Amino acid sequence: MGRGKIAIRRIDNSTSRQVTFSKRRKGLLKKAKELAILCDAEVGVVVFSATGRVYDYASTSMKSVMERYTRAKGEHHLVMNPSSETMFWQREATSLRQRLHKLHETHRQLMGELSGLDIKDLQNIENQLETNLDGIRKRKEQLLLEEIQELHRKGSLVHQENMELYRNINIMCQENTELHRKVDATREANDKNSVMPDGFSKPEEANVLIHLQLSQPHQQAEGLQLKAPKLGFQLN
Amino acid sequence: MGRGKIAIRRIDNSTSRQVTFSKRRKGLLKKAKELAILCDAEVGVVVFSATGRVYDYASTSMKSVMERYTRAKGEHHLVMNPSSETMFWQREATSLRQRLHKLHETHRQLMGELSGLDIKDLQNIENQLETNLDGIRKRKEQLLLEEIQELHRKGSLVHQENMELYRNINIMCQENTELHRKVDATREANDKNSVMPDGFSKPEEANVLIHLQLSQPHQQAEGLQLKAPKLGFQLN
DNA sequence: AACTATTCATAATG
DNA sequence: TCATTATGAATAGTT
Repeated sequence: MGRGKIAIRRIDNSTSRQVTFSKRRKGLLKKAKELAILCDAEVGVVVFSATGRVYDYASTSMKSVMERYTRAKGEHHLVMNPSSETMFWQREATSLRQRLHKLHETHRQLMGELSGLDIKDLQNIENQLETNLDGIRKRKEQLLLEEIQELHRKGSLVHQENMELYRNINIMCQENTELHRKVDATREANDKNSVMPDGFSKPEEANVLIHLQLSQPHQQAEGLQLKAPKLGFQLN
Repeated sequence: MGRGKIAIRRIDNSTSRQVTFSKRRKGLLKKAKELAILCDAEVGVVVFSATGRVYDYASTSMKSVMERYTRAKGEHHLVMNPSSETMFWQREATSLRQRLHKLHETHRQLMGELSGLDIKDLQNIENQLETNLDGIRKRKEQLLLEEIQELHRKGSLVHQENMELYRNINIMCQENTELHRKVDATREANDKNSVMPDGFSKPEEANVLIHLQLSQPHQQAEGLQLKAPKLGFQLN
């Protein structure tokens, strides 16, 4: 692949050998990188020039590549005497790596890596996703419904409390009215020409006010707070 | 350097990834070998497939390459005593286990395990799934549309071919008619009292047959086969 | 696994 | 070392 083909044997001319080394080394490392990326492979390349310089590429790290290689080739190389415990962990790592790889593959498909799948595959994934989506939506709906129920419950409590309060207020009013009557009766008995000092003191007007408030008792239920509405009365 | 260029990123299709891996791995090892020979270099290449199989090339020996590399880089973690070796693999296993666990968790969520997620989490997952589902459906639709287009294309080709054939048949008919007329003329000239031996020899009847066939020219288009219909005529 | 159209790597050259 | 270019090798897509 050049101006002419060359035989694969040591290039005699030193300069040309050097140039070729530089070009081909670059090409080799590029190809190694492409292989790793394209095919999801772990790749390591080490090149020593004739002069002793080192060039390398590792898709992960050279340490990882060399250790994995050593393990894969087992008895051939550096580690001559792996203890049974080491072997156990190596097997464990291998098994885990395989499971990880497999799960990764499946996961990628669900996450939208679709090319290379035919209609049937796509249909299966679509069904799976629809099922999952359905589950999600049901769960979401359930959570929302629960929240709504909870709100209703709290609102109802508040409403009941309100009712109780209004009942108490009415009782107070009646007591009040009764008391006013007694006071008036007492005053009339004591002083028949005295004047009322306060517009709200008449029993009829107090009753009107209470009924107006009772006509919209639900509004407060949205407020989520369980503390008793402060109506200016403390009943218990 | 193939039928089309490809982007350098993981090949999605598993089959084609495998094929490419096989081809490029071979190419890489060949290049490594050539570099070593041509330029008098020491070269080592290690490749792990995604499934964990090992492929390697070393111009001298992998042991030599790795030791030289380790020396050159001044890294000595490769020369491990058995206990640190064991610890390395333990760490490796732990790391892998963590990654596996995490991925598993994510995956489970997508697959419908929803407990412990709040509305916001659910909303996120729902959106993700919807996006994926959308992608799936688009892809499916595209495949179906492509199939339909292909069918249309083939149908159209067959139809055109049919039209051509019908045109030719008509030409033949006219020729036939012409010939019959000549034959009749000749016969009448030779023997004014002879009888017609064949029901289809009359030009008018031949024309009727042709028109009947022309009335349903589209039926054949569904057959997908491009071979010319055998009508008993060879026109070219 | 074979084929082939294309792209890519690189030998030769300046 | 860098740039250019003609050439053959590698390989992507297809069968």
